[in-house]
This record gives sequence, C-alpha cells and structure tokens, in this order.
Amino acid sequence: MQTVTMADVARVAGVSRALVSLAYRDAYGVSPETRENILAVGRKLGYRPNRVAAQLAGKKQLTIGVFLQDLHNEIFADIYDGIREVTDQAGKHLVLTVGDTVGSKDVEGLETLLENRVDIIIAAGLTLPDRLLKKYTSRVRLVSVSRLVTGADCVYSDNHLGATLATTHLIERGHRDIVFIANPPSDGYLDRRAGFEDAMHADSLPPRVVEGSYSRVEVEQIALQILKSADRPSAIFAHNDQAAMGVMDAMAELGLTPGVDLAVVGYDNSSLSKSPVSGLTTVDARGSELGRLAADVALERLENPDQADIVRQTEPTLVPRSSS
Amino acid sequence: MQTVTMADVARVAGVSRALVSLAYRDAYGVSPETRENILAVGRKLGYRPNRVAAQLAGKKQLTIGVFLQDLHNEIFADIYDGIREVTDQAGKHLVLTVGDTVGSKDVEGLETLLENRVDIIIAAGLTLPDRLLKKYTSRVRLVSVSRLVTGADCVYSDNHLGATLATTHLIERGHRDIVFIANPPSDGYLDRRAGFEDAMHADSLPPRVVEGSYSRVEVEQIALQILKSADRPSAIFAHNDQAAMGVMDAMAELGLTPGVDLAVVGYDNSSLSKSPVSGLTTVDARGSELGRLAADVALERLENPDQADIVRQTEPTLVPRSSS
DNA sequence: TTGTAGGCGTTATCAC
DNA sequence: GTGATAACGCCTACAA
Repeated sequence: MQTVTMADVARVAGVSRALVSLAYRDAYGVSPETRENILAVGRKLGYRPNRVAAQLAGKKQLTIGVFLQDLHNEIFADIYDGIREVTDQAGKHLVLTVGDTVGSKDVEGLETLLENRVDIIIAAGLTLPDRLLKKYTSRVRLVSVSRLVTGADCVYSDNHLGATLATTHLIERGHRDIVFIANPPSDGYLDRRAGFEDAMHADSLPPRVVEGSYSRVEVEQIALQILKSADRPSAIFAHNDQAAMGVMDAMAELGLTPGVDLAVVGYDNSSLSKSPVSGLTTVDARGSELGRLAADVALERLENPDQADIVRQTEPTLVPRSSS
Repeated sequence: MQTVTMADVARVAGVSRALVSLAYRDAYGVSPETRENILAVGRKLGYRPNRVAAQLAGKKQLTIGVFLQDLHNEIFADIYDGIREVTDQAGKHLVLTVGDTVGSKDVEGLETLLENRVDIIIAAGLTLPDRLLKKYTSRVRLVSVSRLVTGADCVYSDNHLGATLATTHLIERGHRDIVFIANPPSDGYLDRRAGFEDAMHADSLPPRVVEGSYSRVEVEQIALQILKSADRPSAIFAHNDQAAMGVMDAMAELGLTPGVDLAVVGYDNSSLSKSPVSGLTTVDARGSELGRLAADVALERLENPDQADIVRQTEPTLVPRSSS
C-alpha cells in the first residue's frame, strides 16, 4: 500500500529521477531504449505518476475545472459529453464539481475548483448573481456555458430565438391563450421569457407568465393549479424539459391528453422529450455541441490568455412532436 | 492573477507560516485574536488555500474519490446526492470521475482517481471484469456500489429479490409469456436475470431472456423486433428504467398502450418511471440511500482500515403503476 | 502560544 | 543524452 515514487523507479532503473520524469511524459532528451527500460521498471514496481505533485511542481496549464449545475438534468450530461470529447483528445485533465437542483451550491463548486488550482473553469448553468460572479471572473479564466456573462468567455444557445420559435409555433397552431412557466428569475436567464413575451406581443396577444422552478415535482404542483383554475390556457410553454414534464405529470393526473386537451412545449430536447412516450415538442439547444464549443474556447483561451472575450452562440431549432 | 500564498499572509500578518496554516484549519495552538487577525489578512489579500499543496504535504485522509458510471442515467445522480449528503457533513473532499454509457471507461476513471491519490474510492456501477478489478482492490480501498465484489466493501440492493418481486407481480397479473431484456452480461450484474429466471421456474414458466444494452435507443430497436415478431410476449421486464423506456418508445411507435396491449416493468424508480406520464411499474433500488450507505462505509473504512470487508445490502420494493 | 527546519513527489533549469 | 539542484506551497514535528 506504500506508494512507489519516481525515486524508486530511478533507483531500480539506475538512472536519475529527472530522466524518469521525462520518460513518463515522453519528452525530448531520453533515448528510446532507456525510455522503454524505465517504463518497464515502473510497470514492474507498480509505479503510478502522482498528479498532485506534478500539478504543484509544474507550471504547465493542463487541468480544466468543470462545474455542472445539476446531475438530475440530462442537459448537463450532454454538455459534459461534449466537453470531454475535446479535452480527452487534447490530453487535458478535468476536475469536476457539481451543484444541485436549487442552484445553491455555485459558490461552493467554484471555490473548490479554485482551491484545486485549475487553469481555467468551464461552468455550465451558473445561477449565482452577476455581482458575486464578478469576484470570480477577476481571479480566474471562466468559460460560461448557457449563461451570458460580461467579462468572461461565453458559449450559449440563443434562448430568445428558441423561445420565439416555440411561441410562434403555438400561435400558428391557433393558440391564443398561452402560459409560460418561467425559471426562477436570476441574472443571465431571462431570454426565454423575453422571447416568449416578444413573440406574443408581436401578435398582440397577452403573455401570461408564471414563475416555476427547476424541480419537476414543484412544477407539477404549479401546473395543477393552473390547469384546475377557471381560465385554463390552451397551451403551456415551459422553460425547460424537466418543467414541461412536470406539466405532463399534472395533466396525467387530471386525465388530460397532451396535444389534445392542452398543448405543451418544453426546452432542451433532452431524452425526456425525445421519447415517443412523452412526445414532447421542444427546442433543441444541442447540449453536446455547447460542450464541445466550450472546451474549444477553453483551449483557445489557454493558448492565448489576453485576447478579448470570446462569445459563441448557437442557434436552437424547434422539434415539433405530438404534444402540440 | 499571481497567486497569494501562505507566506504572503504570514508576512503581512506578522506571523510565521505555520501559524497561518494552523489558523486556517482552526487547529489547536493559536489564540482566537491572532486567528481572527490572520483570517482577516487572508481575506484582504484574497488568499485561498492550495489544496494541491495541502494534499501533497499532509498525511491526513480527507479526500474520497467517486466514480459514476453514466451521467445519463439518473440513478447515479441519486447515488451522488446520497454520497454528498454525508461527505459534506464529514468535511471530506470529493474527487469525481465519470465513465460512459457503454462502460468502456472504468479503467480510465479509476486510474485518474489513483493518480490523484485519493484515500478511498467509492465506485458506482463498475462494469469491468472481476479479473481487472482485482488489480485495483489490492492497491486502494474500494467501496463498490451496486456491484458485488469480493475483496472490497460493497453496498448494493438485493437485485435477485427485486427481480423476483417484479416477475411475481407480472405472473400474479396473469402473464405467462414474459420476456426479460437483460443488461449486457458482465461480472457482478447477473442477479436480476437470475431473479427473473428463478421466479419463472418457480411457477413452471419458461423464462425468455433477450440481451439488451444500457442505451435507451438500442433497447428501443431490440424491443421493436420483439414486438413485431410472431410470438409477441404479453409482458416485458427490463433490466432498468432506461431500457424499459426504450420498450415504451417502441410501443409508442407501434401504437401500443402500456398496461393494456403489453405490460412493462422497469428497475430503479428513477424520475423516468416516477412520472405519471410514463406510469412505469418499477423496482425501487433507492439510489440516494445506497449513496449514503456507501459514504458511511467509506468513512468507517478510513477510520478502521484493517477490519473485514463491509457488506451492506438494501431491500428493494416494488412500485406498481399503470404500465402493468 | 509561536517560530524553525525538513519533507511530500514532481517539474524545471542548469551544467556535464 | 543525462544528472544534480532548486523550486512548488503546504504540513508536521520539534524547539523556543
């Protein structure tokens, strides 16, 4: 159980520690034979490089911190996949921290990343207020995914457009009384709501907005109230798929059929909506593409620290299904 | 952007480095006033403890490695929640790595954890063969979640019982021709299948087993074949909820109604099945409880490294819904 | 209660 | 090509 160190390998192989180090990073300055020999000895001894020590000693930028807001929301799994796809190839190491559904652990997650001295942070789904976020953007390079942040690199999907697509789709289907179940208001996540309102106004329709949450069951309760009320709308547009499924849950409870008794539209095109079972019309924000882009930006930033803020925007698309 | 170190804080506060270290870990041997003063200086200077250096220098066991097999499967989010609940309280630091849906990244994930010199690993959903796994259990303390491993601490749900519950449930509902869509065969995950077969045999019914996968869409294709074949079963029991949803997807495509044209049962009680929309009958494996238990075991093991292997088993329960 | 010295396992910078 | 030697930032005795 006692750890084998570089010194051990060096001693047994009959070389200096420095050579072992070089051999394991296949750097220049070590002949193929000695390299092979060193690696063989290391293998026999069960040597495993100590990344902690390497991080401390080295000055190379090779670790990327990743913050994912909520593992229960599959969009973050998609984003992670995208990130990993490119960082794996670039040989960068990832340090992961995660928040929670309520969004109360942003600070904790970022703080942990900083204590681990990551060279840059890719943060997906941050909800902490701009004011607090500024304290971080001044201390570390940050690539924000989904959330638009001034003073940081950003990768996000055009939420205003996405919401407009969804709303227009409903209007074209003849709906005039539409409720938007919004996410809890927070800096950087107001575009979907704005897109909805603008689209409604464009057709001189009154936008109805109800504040929702990121929790499916909470939205279910909210939807129950809406559906049981006197002025039940003919369509509901939810800020994301989780919330939309909450609406579907409520409908199932009341014996209502999506697409018939009420139109429902979500946002994210997660596997929740993809399923023919739910048949949820949604807006595809392409999570894995966002992830890939974010990682690209992070690598670019590491190469060139002083260039201006990088902003990449992707265009969402509407995915019509049976629920509308 | 240049990092503030302990030495900086010490200099400004007019004390030694050691004192700063003690103050930040609120250890004995530092008066309340100096402590306060040191912390104040640190705050002003924007000092942040360097966990990398601390890990390297210290000998205390305070980091736990966590491996989660697949972020797209919500059961792992549940398990993570459970783990976090207890490690947060115990003040332990988590290092996270994740695999993928195919299960091809187990080695990579464990290896990264080892390179980070975690003191113990909690691994959920390992699929690598026993033979390979042994190389790890001999090098590091391992708490295996879901998977039963000899020579390591284990926390798992009684899968044989769970599968029996599900199968018996179907039989009681009058089904005699039942297909079990199994997970890809691998060490440590054969109990659900065995539970199914045993329950069928107990009633002198012929068990039909089809090999499935961990991917929802792949199972959808498999289910399509089964449902279109001449001898369509009256019920399908899938190895987990993801797979069960794949079956539901196939049914939706064929216009079949779950619970009417075909009974479907899943496993995990993830939010996929919880939803009234899917109404999927399932077996509740209680992920967060598994996570909590695993973390408890890990802490116990750190305290007492030499005790015999700890094995904790939980009892799953059947959750009947409309799909059966 | 406080300060000093040595070490954790690497990487980086030199000479050889 | 190869091998000493000084960092890296902190912890942990031990001495004061």
